[in-house]
Amino acid sequence: MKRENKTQFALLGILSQCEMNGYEIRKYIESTISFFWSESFGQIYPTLKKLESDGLIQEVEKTDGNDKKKKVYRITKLGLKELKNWMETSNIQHHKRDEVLFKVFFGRHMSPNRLDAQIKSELEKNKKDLAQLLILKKELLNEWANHPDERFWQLTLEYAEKQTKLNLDWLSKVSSAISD
Amino acid sequence: MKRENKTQFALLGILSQCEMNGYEIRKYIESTISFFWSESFGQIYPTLKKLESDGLIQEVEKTDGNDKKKKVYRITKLGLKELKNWMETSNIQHHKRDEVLFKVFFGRHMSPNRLDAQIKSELEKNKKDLAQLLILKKELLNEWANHPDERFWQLTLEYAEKQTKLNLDWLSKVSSAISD
DNA sequence: ACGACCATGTAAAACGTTACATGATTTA
DNA sequence: TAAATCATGTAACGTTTTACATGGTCGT
Repeated sequence: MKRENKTQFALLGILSQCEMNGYEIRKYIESTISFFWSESFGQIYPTLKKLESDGLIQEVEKTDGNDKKKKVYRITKLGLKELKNWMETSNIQHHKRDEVLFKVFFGRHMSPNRLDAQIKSELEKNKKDLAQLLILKKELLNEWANHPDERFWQLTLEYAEKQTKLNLDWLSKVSSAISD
Repeated sequence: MKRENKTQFALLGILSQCEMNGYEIRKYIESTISFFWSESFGQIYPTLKKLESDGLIQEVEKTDGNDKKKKVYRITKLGLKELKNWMETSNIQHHKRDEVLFKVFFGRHMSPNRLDAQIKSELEKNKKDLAQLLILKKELLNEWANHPDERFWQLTLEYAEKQTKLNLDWLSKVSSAISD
C-alpha cells in the first residue's frame, strides 16, 4: 500500500466546513482540532498549492481590490468527492508515539523529582485543554446548533472531554505514586 | 530546537530492560508497548548500527559458534547515561494524528454505513487490545513482580486499560448515534 | 517439502518540522 | 511607534515508511 498524504485530506475536511486562507487553517487546527490533529505551515502552504493545481480546491474570487495578499480557498465538487472517497475507502491507521507514556514506562531511569516535574507540567497542560474544551462545548451548543456537522462535533468533543479527564486522573495518580 | 531522534531512545529504553536482537525488539514493541509506541524495521536496524558506533549499545559476545546471524545487543553505561539525560531534559512533545477521531469529526461526508463499518472494526481492535492487556496484567502480577520496572509498568498498563475501555464505550455510542 | 516465522539489512520516496525570509496590518 | 499578529512561502534537514532482497530455522 502506498503512502497517502493525510495532510491533503485534513485540509479538504477543514475547507468543507468553511472557506479559509492558510493562516486561518492553522489557527483552526490549533484551536479546534489540536486534540487529535496537527499540521505545520511547512505542510499547509505547499499542500494548498497542490490541491489547487489538482482542482480539489479553488481560490475565492476577490470582490474588491483589498486583501491582495490573502488567498482564501474553497473546496470544489471534485474535492468533496475525493474527500468522501478517501474517508470511505481508506483503512484507519494507528501510528502511536506517546511521549508521556514513554517517560512513565521507562521512568525508572529518571530521578523521581524530574519525572514528577514533567508529570505536573502535563497536568497543567491537560487542565488548560479541558478549560478550552468546555468553551468549545458551549459554543457548539449556542452558536453551532443545527449545523450539519453538529452531531459529529458533539461526539468528538465528548471523547476529548473524557480523554482529558482520564489523563488528569491518571497523571495525579502517577504523581502521587512516584513521590513515595 | 533541533529534532531529536526518538527511535534511538526507544531502543535504549527497551535494551535497558533486556538484551535483544532487532527482530525481538520489533516483537517486543508490537506485543508490549504498541499501545503507545511503534517502530518499523527500516528504523530499527540502521538505528541499532548507529547506537553501536556511538558506543551506546554493544553486541553481546557469542558464547558458542551458533547463531552467527543473530546480533544480540546490550546497553552500555554510556547508553544508560544518555537515556537518563534525554528523559530528564527533553520536553514532552505531542504530535497528534488520530484517524478515528478524524473520521468521526468529518463524518458527515461518509455514508453512515461506511462510517459504522469502520467504527465496528475499531471496536473489534479495541476488544482484542483489551484482552491482550489483561494477559499482560496477569504476567506482570505473576512473573514480573519485584522487577525494578514493575511499578512503572503497572501505571502504564493501568492507563492503557482505562483508555481502551473509554474507547470501547465511546465507539459503541458512536455506532448507535450514527445509525439513526 | 512446504509454509510460517526468524533474521538482517538497503534504497527510494515520501513525509514533516524547523528555521529562515519577507512584509502588511492592527492594537496599545 | 513599537509590538503583536496576520500572512505567505521556501529550503534544508531529518524522519519514517514501504518495498525489495536474501537466506536460515522450525514444525508438521
